[in-house]
Amino acid sequence: MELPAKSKDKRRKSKTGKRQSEEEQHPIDQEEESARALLQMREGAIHDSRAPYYQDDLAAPQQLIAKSSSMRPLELTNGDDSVVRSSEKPRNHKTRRSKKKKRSDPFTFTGSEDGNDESERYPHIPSTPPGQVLHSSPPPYRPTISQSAHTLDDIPTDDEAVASYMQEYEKENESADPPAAPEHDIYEFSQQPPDASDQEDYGTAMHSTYKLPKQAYFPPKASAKPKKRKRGRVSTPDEVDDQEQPLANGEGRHTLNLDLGAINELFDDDNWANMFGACQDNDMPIDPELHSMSALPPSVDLSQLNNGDENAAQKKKRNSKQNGSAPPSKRRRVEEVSPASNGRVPFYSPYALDHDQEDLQDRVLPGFEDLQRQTSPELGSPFIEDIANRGLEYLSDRASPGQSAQRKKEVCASKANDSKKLRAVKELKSSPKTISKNGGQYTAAEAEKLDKFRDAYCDANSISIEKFNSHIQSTIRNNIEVKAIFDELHEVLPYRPRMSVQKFCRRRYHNFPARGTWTTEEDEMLKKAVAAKPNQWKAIGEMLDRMGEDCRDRYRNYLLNSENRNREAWTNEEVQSLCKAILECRQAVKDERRQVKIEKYGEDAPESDFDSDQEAQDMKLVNWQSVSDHMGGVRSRLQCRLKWLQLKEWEQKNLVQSAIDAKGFEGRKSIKTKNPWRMKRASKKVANMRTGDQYTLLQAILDSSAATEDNIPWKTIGDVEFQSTWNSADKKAAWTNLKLHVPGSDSMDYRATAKGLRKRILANGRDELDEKWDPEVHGDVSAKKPKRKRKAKEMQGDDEEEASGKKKRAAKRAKKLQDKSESNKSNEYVHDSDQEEVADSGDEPQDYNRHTALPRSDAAEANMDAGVEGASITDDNQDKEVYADDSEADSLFNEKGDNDGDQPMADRDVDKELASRVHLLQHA
DNA sequence: TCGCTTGGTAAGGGTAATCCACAGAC
DNA sequence: CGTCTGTGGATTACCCTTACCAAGCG
Repeated sequence: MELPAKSKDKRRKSKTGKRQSEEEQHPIDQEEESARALLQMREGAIHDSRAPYYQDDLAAPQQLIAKSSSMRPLELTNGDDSVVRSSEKPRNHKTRRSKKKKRSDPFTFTGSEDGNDESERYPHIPSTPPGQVLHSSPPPYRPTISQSAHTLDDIPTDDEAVASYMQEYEKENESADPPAAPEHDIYEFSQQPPDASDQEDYGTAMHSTYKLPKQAYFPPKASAKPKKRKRGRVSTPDEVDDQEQPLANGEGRHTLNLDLGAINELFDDDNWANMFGACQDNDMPIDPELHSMSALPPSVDLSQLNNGDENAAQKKKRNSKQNGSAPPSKRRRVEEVSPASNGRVPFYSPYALDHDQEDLQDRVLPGFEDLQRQTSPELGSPFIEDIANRGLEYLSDRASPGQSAQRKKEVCASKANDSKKLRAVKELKSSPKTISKNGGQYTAAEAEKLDKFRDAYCDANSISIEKFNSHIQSTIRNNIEVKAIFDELHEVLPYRPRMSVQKFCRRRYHNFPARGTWTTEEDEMLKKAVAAKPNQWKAIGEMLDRMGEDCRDRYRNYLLNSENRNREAWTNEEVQSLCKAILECRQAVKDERRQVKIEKYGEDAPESDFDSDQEAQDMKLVNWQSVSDHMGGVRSRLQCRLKWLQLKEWEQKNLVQSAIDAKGFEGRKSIKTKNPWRMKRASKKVANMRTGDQYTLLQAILDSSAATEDNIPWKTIGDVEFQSTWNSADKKAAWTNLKLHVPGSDSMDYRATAKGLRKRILANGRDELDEKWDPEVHGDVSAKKPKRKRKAKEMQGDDEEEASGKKKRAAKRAKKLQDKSESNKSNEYVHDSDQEEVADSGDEPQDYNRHTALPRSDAAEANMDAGVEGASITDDNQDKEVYADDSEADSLFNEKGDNDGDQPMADRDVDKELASRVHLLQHA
């Protein structure tokens, strides 16, 4: 399997806010989509007979519903009770809704107004025609404020515009709470909440070894009265009912209804590569959307396939989105909540002196920080610095109140001048860093603002930074001073949620002696602390004098299951396990929801629930820690998540590649480029490999369990001693040489080849398994050059000055011919470079190739055939085991490998073989 | 007393920085 | 053929938001 290398740019791009934004704006379940696509691919390529099964899945047959209607299938748990069940946690027994609001309308691909068109994610795939809706659910509510779509051009450049701009936002903010998006969670907003008995039973009824995410839609906790909604508009019963409407014509169905049998069947085949290879089949019987994604149109612009650039329209849309984040209602905040202004603060506020409202406008100019991130190298650093500096001007203004007005005029003028630059910025590729509507990563400028406030505050109140930090870390409620500090801090970044600022400051301003790298001792202490106070991260942090959050992260990302953690390349089995766990996790979510609905509506719960958008969105909620747990902890949550993203990307690239292949794209790069000289050098070196080394290599290759030959971790296979003798190139070259014994090995599974070779070694060179290259005895296999020089010097005699290069070459050729002759006599095959080594290495045994069971020596095969060594092998139990494991390899190997013929290599055309080998090496 | 707001804490999802191995260029 | 350097995968440390709950306030 040749998996396309991931573009770093694209990877980085995908890792940034863009991806987050895309996923939120395109809540189509990408994982679900990928899983389905993988399923489809396998079905199409391998298990065609399962097509009807898929149809059944899509149709959500009644029997499946009936099956799901029971408690969580026990077969999902595998009897593993060690995993923490979220349903056992009382605190989670409430409805969640926050993320659901953000993920709206997962299946509408109409070219979203927020700029996250599907074509942005898949530039090679045309957008769904406008208006084409692939589902029957109502379109999502889009708050008015998010429709503002302010672009950089919208940012005012003079005072009046600023005032107007802010008034506009104040107006929006002052309006009644915007109607909430139609909530999908019918339990929270239903006029008839589940009765208490249902809820009481819930805790024990919901059992899943998957720790569901918080957004896993637990039913409401038992309560005497329905939970009152805090903010926003309560969905009306009609709206709720709308969510329950069945999908028309089955369109928009994207849930994957798999039972475990299907999952197991899905991953029965260990040839993962076929799964991806099948991506090239454009005739997969998949639903319209997936089908459209898999079929590349003839007019695809290949130039777009390999770069992550967005077209201008997309950039514009995204810029609009970035600048459309809700600005604050600054004046109101200042007037209403500033403790400094109402005299409640018993201490001095650095802002209380001179910050007027106009000044505040400068401070919080919406989107201003974004401008700093939307610069590019094309603009040059001066502009960037200018923007960055201006972002902090309000502070300097405050320090010099007398100059404020003048400075402000200058600022406005500067802004006006910059408007042209801003337009230019808009056209350039913007940084993926954005501040989302709810905040996002804090910028350096924002941090600096807060730092300056801290410094000013400490100066004004004559307190130390440590004292300030202790105030920040204080969790005592109703501490007026602390509260006032946070009020002031919030005024520095009033467009950020107050709690967000508070949490950011708690992370930034602290007196903990250490953050960062953890020592082994600290890890041990952390383990003990966690054992003593599980899940009490604040207390644990106090014990270790570190931030509780850091302790939590260190534990979950590093220490948890560290004894089982595999940090090597993913094996085929692990990948299968990952996919299975993800699908099971989603199924668990679905079952959970189904059970909840049955509890509410009874067994007659509408089937349409399974088809709703919400259901599909739930499938996106994969708890990666649970996935990791179900893999036995051999991979961390981050490893699982990253691998899944990688698999999806590979899958997507394969789809692209298939289209490229279909068009005969000549520019396609060769599957693998080698460094010929490096491999040639390694090839020389591995000529000294003994039978034991070869056997070790083959065993190490098989032990690697790499999914494909390309995935073999050449550097790390073998034990330490083996690695010290043979580097990665050596091992790869040796493997390439060994494969030459198996005609047609290029089209075979590498494992079958390796097993066949291993068997042949056992049969042919069993007594030589202990023979390994010992650098101390045989010399350094790689240190040949000095010897060669020494020999050449000796050959030339004392009169070095007369030894011309011509004579040297002649002597070398003569020696070479002589060696070749000797080599032929010994019936051993050695290519020219090998002969060179042999000839030059006086301390090496001249018959070293006789120590290899697989020197491409047909004579050896002849010996084996004659029963010289192979006869007694079958008596060995160990070998029986090997043979039992290798039955398939045997058949493949013997069928092809035995056709080498019995003619000794000495009688063959060595040059021809050499040329063939070089060709193979260079094109391997 | 009650409804609402605010704030603390844990949990979950996510990413930038960094390391490391590999491979191509010179 | 040794060295430099770019690239991509994987890990680590850190970040931010959300959910839940409890205290406080009017």
